[in-house]
Amino acid sequence: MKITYKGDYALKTILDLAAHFGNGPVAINDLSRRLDIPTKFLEQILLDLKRAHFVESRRGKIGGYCLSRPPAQITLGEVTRFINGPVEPIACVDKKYSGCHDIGKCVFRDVWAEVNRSTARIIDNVTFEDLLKKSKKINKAFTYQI
Amino acid sequence: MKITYKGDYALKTILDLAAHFGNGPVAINDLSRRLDIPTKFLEQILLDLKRAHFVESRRGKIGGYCLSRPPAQITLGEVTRFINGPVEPIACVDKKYSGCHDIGKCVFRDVWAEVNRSTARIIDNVTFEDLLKKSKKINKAFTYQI
DNA sequence: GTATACTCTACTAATATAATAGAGATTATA
DNA sequence: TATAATCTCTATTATATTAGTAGAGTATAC
Ligand code: FES
Ligand code: FES
Repeated sequence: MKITYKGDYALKTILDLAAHFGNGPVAINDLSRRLDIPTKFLEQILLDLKRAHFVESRRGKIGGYCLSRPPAQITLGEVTRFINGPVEPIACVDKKYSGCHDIGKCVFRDVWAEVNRSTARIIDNVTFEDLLKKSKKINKAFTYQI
Repeated sequence: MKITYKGDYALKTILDLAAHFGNGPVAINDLSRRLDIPTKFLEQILLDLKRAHFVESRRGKIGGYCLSRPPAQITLGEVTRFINGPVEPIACVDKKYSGCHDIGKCVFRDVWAEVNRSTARIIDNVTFEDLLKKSKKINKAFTYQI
């Protein structure tokens, strides 16, 4: 698994929308400014996320984006896979891969499959509600420090 | 972690050299043919592996490559990291990453760090002796089937 | 001295990544 | 209804990475 800028941006965006869940749409410009993501790049990412039904949009004056589902029903794994593709380190874990003559005799495949499982176990069990709670806790701690 | 063709080839090459450990050098051409790796590409990979002291070489008529250390002392993790870089899914786990304003408040970083640890736990505990044993067992099983 | 095999540097084609550009469509509201 | 705000869509671009290829050079056994 490799998280690209696009993937990183998508996750931060979903988290921000999670924080505003239930409070009406959030404009791309607000997200872009708050998260420090190039506006035009974020536009594309949000369109992708919309096509995958992670978010919904509204056009016009009070337009913007909001989550399609409550934060508790969106996992880190889902979003990551959607933007950055499969979690496994090499394609042969899932499907055929021309790299190996005889996939049945390959001793590496099992190891990669184990990496796949162990990664999936982590990222598929973190919801955006979990992340939101954690985020609130951290920000509270910072407030107390000041 | 993402295993490229180069990484995949390197691992297969080390495994083949492990199988011939103690029996003198193996020529690039033999490796190339047996493992179905483009010869000139393999040349480069072997030079890389030599510079990292995974393998040693011998030139001339009975030249070729052999492992610098016994298979039990080379892990899958070492070779993978050398060819395909760090295991973590995003650079910020290790060092600074411009993606996040405030790395101290980032809620994703811990998750990526956990993915890093869990992956490392797997690949750093597999040696090429382990892989070799497994390979021999599989080939035996195939022989019995026939 | 020559065949065999490793060594080294440079080049290339294809793909992915991280944007940027600009015209178009929708909607609240004055 | 005009218009400002906002999302929508298609292209284009610069850079980096990947997966090779090419070819001249060096060492060694016989
Ligand atoms: S089948 Fe995937 S590395 Fe061998
Ligand atoms: S610090 Fe790495 S994703 Fe936030």
